[in-house]
Amino acid sequence: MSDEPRFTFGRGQKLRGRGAFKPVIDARACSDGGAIAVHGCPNNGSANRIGISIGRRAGTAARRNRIKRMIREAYRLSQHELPHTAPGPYDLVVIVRAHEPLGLDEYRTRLADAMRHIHATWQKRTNRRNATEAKPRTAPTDLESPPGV
RNA sequence: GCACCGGAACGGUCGCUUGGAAUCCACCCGGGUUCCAAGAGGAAAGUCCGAGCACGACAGGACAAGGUGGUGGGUAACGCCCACCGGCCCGCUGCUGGGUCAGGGACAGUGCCACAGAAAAUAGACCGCCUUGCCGGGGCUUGCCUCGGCAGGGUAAGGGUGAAACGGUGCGGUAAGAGCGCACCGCUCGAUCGGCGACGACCGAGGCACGGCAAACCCCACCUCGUGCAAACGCAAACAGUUCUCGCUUGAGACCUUCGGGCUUCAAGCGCCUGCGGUCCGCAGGUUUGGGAACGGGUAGCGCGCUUGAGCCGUCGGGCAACCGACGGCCUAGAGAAAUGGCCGUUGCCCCGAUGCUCGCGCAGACGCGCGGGUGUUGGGGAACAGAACUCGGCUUAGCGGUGCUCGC
RNA sequence: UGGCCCGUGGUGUAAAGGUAGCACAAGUGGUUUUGGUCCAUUUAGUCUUGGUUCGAAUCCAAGCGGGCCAG
Repeated sequence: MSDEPRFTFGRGQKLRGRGAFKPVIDARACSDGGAIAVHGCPNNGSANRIGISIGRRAGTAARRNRIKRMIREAYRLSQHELPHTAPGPYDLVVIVRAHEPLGLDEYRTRLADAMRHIHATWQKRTNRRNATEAKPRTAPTDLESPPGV
């Protein structure tokens, strides 16, 4: 941590396995950005993890590989600017729609916008849950006044 | 149109996967860091054929089902490749050259051939042509000619239909005709010669019989056991299954009894198990609606199969070629929500524009202008189709650039 | 990855190798004060490319597109 931040992208930062994608999508925190849509969900680990889901409608295998590598490169280069604190590091699932492949900078801005949106969503959710636990089943009315803000 | 070749290269930097080495953390499993090496294709694609490999089945044979189909060769094998033969098309004509063909059998049998047409398959006869008899009319040279009708016979030349009409053209022949006869061509059969063979050349005979469709059923010859690396094999959570086990002592009560005892409930103690706790002590709970152990099968998961192979490169030799042999050298991707990427620079390739030099042709004949080719400088642009998933040999499809030959404009 | 099936107007569906139909939809005209109903009429198709055949939606081959199953 004392060193300069490095831009690695190892196996621990990838979503792996058949069962890893479904809970993230079922968490229903999604930011739709046209060409790509990002689902997010806090995990209990120490760092953000990302998984890319790209269907056959996006093109042939070579084209799908190309888009996937661009998104991965965009995530790799901007991983330290993305939020990974507060409600926790996130598991991300990027859903790729059918589109013409974009440039690297375009993917970086879209990814950052989506991450900000998801981060805000989860901050709101955790604040609401803390409020309801603080005053159990007495006041469902004061949803818009969470304490501590 | 055919054949062949290429599918960018180098460097820097940030990353990914695999392998190796060093080092650090960790009881083990494993993980981190640094360095080094390697890292998509001609189609990796479609999954259309053929194999290897794995498992299951299988004495042998036959049937069924599917596939292939000129001949000879190549190959591990093929529906692939090479050479040749034959048919068709194109060009040329002094030679033959190029393209293309699922190219066995229609005397084994069954079936189909719409419409049109007289007739569509052991031929048959609508209009015709010719002829005989009878009846009627006309003509005149009075026994012939001609016209019409009815009945009978001979023909298949001509007509029109059709994709296709039972050899074609010509001459002879005939009442009219007809392979009825002859010549050439086609067809069938036979002999000889050449060729491993498909077949070809040539000679003779037959007077023509045998329409087309088998990518219609079918017959003949040959080939094929089925399933597929998510195969197969190893380790193995969870859930379910099977088996075993859950004790000892004392006291009290109920029941049975062959009076030896058996069975069960409650309470206490010892033992055992679980949790708290670093350990002992201790505390709490459990000790048959539950717990523990073992077993085989095996899911998730992990490993293996997994990359040395009918392999690649070079030289020499054999063969018309496909291909084969000998020798030498090389090791060259192994992922698993799935690794080969991003950025920068230089060079090479292609296109466009500007410009310099040079060559050829045309106009002009002094300069010059236009077109085409080669080469240099500079600016801008582009680079397709497409990503290994067990591995090979082919085919097909997608698609960029170049070279050579040929054809057309 | 492996296996199986199917492609006919815009939609749904027929058609033994011999003229591609039917219904709904769409367009135009008529009927009606207008709309609907009804009547008449028009447009539009065999997934693509080759081959067999006199002739192909049908038979054969290759490709393209879509769907289903195993895991």
